[in-house]
Amino acid sequence: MTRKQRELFEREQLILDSAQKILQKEGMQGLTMERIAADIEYSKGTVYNHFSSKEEIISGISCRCMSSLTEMFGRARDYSGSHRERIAAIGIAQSLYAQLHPLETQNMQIIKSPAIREKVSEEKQLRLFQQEQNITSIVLEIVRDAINDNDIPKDQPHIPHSIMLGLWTMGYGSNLLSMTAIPFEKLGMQDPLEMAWVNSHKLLDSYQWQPLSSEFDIYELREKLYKELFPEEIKQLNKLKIKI
Amino acid sequence: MTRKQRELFEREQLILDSAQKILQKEGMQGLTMERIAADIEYSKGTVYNHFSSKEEIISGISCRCMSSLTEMFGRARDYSGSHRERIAAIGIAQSLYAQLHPLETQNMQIIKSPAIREKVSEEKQLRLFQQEQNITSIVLEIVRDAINDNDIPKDQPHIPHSIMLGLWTMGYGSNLLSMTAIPFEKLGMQDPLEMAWVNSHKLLDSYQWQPLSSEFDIYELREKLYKELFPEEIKQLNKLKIKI
DNA sequence: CGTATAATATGACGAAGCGTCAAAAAATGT
DNA sequence: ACATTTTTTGACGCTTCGTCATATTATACG
Repeated sequence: MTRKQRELFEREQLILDSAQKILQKEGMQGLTMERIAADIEYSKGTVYNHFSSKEEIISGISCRCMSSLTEMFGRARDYSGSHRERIAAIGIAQSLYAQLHPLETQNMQIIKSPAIREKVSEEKQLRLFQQEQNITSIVLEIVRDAINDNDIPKDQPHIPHSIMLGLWTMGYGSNLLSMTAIPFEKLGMQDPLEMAWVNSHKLLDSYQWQPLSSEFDIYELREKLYKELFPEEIKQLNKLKIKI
Repeated sequence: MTRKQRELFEREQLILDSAQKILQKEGMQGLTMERIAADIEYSKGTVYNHFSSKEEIISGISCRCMSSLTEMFGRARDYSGSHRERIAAIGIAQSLYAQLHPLETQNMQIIKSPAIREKVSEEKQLRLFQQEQNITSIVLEIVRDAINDNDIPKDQPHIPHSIMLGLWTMGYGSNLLSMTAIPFEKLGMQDPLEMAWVNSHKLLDSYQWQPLSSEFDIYELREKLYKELFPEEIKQLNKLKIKI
């Protein structure tokens, strides 16, 4: 049974690889079941044996993406610096991922909408839910560590969920806004991603998460975290920027 | 000529009304050109004479929605309270609108994505851009007033755009997250919209926007603004909640 | 008023994608 | 070698999109 299952799993990955490649090259509307079938040199029916709709494929891709995002978040969690540095690293991970994989980031957004999700099988939905939980639990872990070590005063209500949601919504909103067709420069604004870095720290300051940003240079910190935690990602990002 | 133009304009509105109605009842996938044509009792070709694609219709709806959002923002701007109260009212407007018109809010998000926007005519894109500008300029106006009246210290960089973007991204992210299929309660969290209210004030506090939230009760303020600025919306929202 | 011309509306049509399913092919068991 | 199960295939029906030649209606003018 194991070989069968392995073969099945491998082709599933093959399909997702192909789908991601097509998505990369030709965008969402270029992604069709027949296009995938042609690419992996199987027939459409075979693809449908694995994924019963386009939505399921998107969900599959998103699940893998959330895994790699989780891996990056894990690096942040395991960082040996202060808790404030660790939570900052989460923000950086989120932003880097969005820059490196804009389409996949959009997918992860799309798959969250009820209209799409209701077309996805129970089993795949459960997987997505677990991935979401993994991600949030890493963030919560850091916040809790900070509270336990008295980096955040305990007298405030709702913590740690409110901090987590604050960072999440701001990061999420920034990622999405920065991918839109809105010409921020024309409107006299900086890139939302850049602003998110500043505003996240403002938010953390407001929760009195020590050390406050007045006590260090947030840009120096960013450079440090780039170098120590995400050197590969930065390299890729530079390549990508040169291409464009 | 004016009568012709008026007729044209009126039918355009008729189409958009119908599209919005269908969207309300049957969701995005129920919205087809033929469905609209049947509804307004014209043929498909006629609909295409007005809007050359579904995307253009979504864009048209979004444009009107942004108008009504602008109107609500305008009420916030014209409020006679402190600048901090006025900016808080903006947040309430944004959140109320999202709750009253979830589908339309999603549309306004969808229309921001480049893939969709490139299918929209230059002319309509310009309109969207102007609407976006209207909205942001209201927020900026309030921030500038606050700076001029020394409610916000002037020693910080990037202001007022960074405040505006901070609130925007957080509100935007919360709205979107709250509409997803993510079961926040299961994850032990409150509704993102509720958290956005708290976190927005945290952010404003961090910019030292006077009076700080420690000097007043943000929930009392919310009730006050509900009553004084958005009574109609609250009434509708209650109706909507009873229905569900 | 009638006719010519312009403007507008129509729905049949081809193209493309989705998802299904009976039949063919391959794999497995005996 | 043959029977049975599993997997693969691509033709098919269905839906929607967007187009366009034709039909209809409105407008201008003698």
